[in-house]
Amino acid sequence: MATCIQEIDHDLAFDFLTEQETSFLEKNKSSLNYKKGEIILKQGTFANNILFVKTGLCKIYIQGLQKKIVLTLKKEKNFLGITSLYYEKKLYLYSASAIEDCEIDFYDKEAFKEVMKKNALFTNEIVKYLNHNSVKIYGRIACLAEKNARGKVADMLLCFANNLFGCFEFTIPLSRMDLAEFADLSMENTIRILKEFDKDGIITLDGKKLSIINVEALERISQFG
Amino acid sequence: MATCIQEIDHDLAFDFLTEQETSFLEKNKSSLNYKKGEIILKQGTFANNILFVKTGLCKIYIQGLQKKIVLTLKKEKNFLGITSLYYEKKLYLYSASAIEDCEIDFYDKEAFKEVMKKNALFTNEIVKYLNHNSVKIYGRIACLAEKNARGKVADMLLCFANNLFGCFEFTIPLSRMDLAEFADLSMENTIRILKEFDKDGIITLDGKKLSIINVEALERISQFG
DNA sequence: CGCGAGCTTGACGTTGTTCAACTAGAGTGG
DNA sequence: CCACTCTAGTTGAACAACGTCAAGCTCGCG
Repeated sequence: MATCIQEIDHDLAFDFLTEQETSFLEKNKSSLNYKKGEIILKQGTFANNILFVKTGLCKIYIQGLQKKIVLTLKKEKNFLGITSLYYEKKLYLYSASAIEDCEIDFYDKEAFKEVMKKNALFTNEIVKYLNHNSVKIYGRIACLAEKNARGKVADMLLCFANNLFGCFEFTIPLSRMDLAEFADLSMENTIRILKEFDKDGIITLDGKKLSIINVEALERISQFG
Repeated sequence: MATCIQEIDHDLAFDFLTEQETSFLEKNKSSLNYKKGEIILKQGTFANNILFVKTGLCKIYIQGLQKKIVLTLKKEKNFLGITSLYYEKKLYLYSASAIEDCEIDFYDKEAFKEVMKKNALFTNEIVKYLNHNSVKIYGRIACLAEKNARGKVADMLLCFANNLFGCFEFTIPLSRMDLAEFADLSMENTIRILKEFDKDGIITLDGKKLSIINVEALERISQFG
């Protein structure tokens, strides 16, 4: 149930466009580069664009009254801000920042909508995307509401391994504070649990270099604490 | 931020259908009645239908490994199961049960999809629905992740008042256990907090009869615990 | 009258947060 | 090259919030 990161390519939607529609969207597009740490999208600002992550990795989060809640991490070939397409208040519902350098396409929202109103197959792909999003979100809620601290940390590590790197040895792209936010825990507790996993021989952790030694144990902990 | 219940009418989508499409969907529809407490949809079963709540009130929840997480309550004129439209596994992602007697329309999924592929305006309305859903879900996550027990209970009561009844005096349609599930708390704690609100003169509660006396206080508690 | 389900209350234990002190490494200026 | 400062990471101890357990209550119903 490591269900926190978008792992499906959504550029497929563009294949359903006619040449004319493609060039229409191209005309209403601008591309921007973001450095690690920069804010791409700020929750509460006017939603004038649909964003598409061309390359890089970014963090999607909602800024609550007292704390930040990380919804998901998004890899390349994913949309951003589609949720604001028809939302009456016309504001972005979440913030996004670059975890690694990102290349982002900004589509004009009205142009995007116009294409959607004419091309049902394209719109269908957007529906698919939104559905996929919902699936992830449901998993995320279950994770936040149900798991204890050990479970959350284990789940997060598995998520990195399975969805982000595709292997069990990698360099964590986040600070300890970011990890804590992602797991929805205090930083101190997150660190303690990581050390514990290390001591128990489930992982080895040296700074940001992580190796998962015992996947089965992690999966067990993720499920049952 | 009482953000837990669907309050928008979504039957509008049907207005965008042609006569032919309407009768096509009618032919692929069946209506069923559910008594209070009955299960309408079971998470993990094959998703062959798109459901539409014609009348009544129902509870949407995901069954985690150890506990039940209530996503939202849905009133009449809301879709159910749309999230499973294009989900590769073709299973319902959540369960639904009737809180009050319900009348539900079951549309054949493939017929529904067929119409969606042809009618971009109809599909657009579905996108709106999905977006509205996402907005609610984000609010729900923020609520679960950020609020303390008192805040959760306060938020729940405000949610009933604002989104469900439209007034500050009503009969709660749920058992204490259901309330606890909805607030994501233990039943004992939920009861204790309700009593506390009563004692402090913020509400009066007699069995299931509730009056909200001090809305401002509740809102403050909902935000800051 | 007795039974059972739903509800309520108190005592207690666990989990995770908070606070405060301390360490290590990176960057800066003398 | 060495203080210095600043930030990120780490550790321990005290504390608060919730959940769990167990007992008792209430009310409707047979």
